[in-house]
Amino acid sequence: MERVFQALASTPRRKILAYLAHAELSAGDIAARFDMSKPAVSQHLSVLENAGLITSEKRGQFVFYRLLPDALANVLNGYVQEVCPVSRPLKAESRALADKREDQ
Amino acid sequence: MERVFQALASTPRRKILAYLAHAELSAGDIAARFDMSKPAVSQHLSVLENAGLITSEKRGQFVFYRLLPDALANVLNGYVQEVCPVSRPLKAESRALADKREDQ
DNA sequence: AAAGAATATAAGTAATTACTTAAATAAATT
DNA sequence: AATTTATTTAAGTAATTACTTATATTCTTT
Repeated sequence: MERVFQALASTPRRKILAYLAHAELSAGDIAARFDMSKPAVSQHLSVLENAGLITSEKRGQFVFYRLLPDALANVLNGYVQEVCPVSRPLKAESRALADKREDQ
Repeated sequence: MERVFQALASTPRRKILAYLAHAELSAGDIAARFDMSKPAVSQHLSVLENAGLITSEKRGQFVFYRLLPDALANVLNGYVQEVCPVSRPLKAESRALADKREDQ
């Protein structure tokens, strides 16, 4: 959890996650969307990967990154439910909804 | 949002939020639970307050802090729904649940 | 009014983080 | 086999963050 929150505490990294929400992208595709060097983006990617939020796969010359959406949802939902009393009663019900959806 | 995620990227600050989930506490009560100086805890408290996650009220000699649970829930839920495709279909329904609950 | 208690602010330092450019590695192309 | 392309690793630096102790402020008690 520590690593997830640390990973999320950066605007460029949250932006990377938003890009990956819609599509798998190569390291270069991602770097092209930022006004910073490729090594800097590469470091952000490894922070996100070490936090378990994304995963990478090398195909030929490219390294493709994609989101691991469950990791993000689990940590954030889990945390908000632990800390916000109001959200606790919703926990069981929202999990039921999610489980139902996964079956489909 | 920037400030919220930055505030959450610290174990002592997440611990403070957890303490405040159960009760309102004075700055001293909180500081007593940590192995660090009172000014250090005071700074963590102001980071949390600037992020809009907690609020403070001076009563006599003491300053009491309490959680603003909606701020946390809104930012984290909002973010997870934006980034995690799977969670999107749940958005409307979970909001409906939350609204219903607020009416009570 | 003086002393004590609770808290915050100020100032300084150590540790961490976010970049940079340069060099290394690995795959594709000529 | 040499060159180009995609990416990462390495090394260094600037900026930020997380503490510390000392001082200031505000309230309470004597």
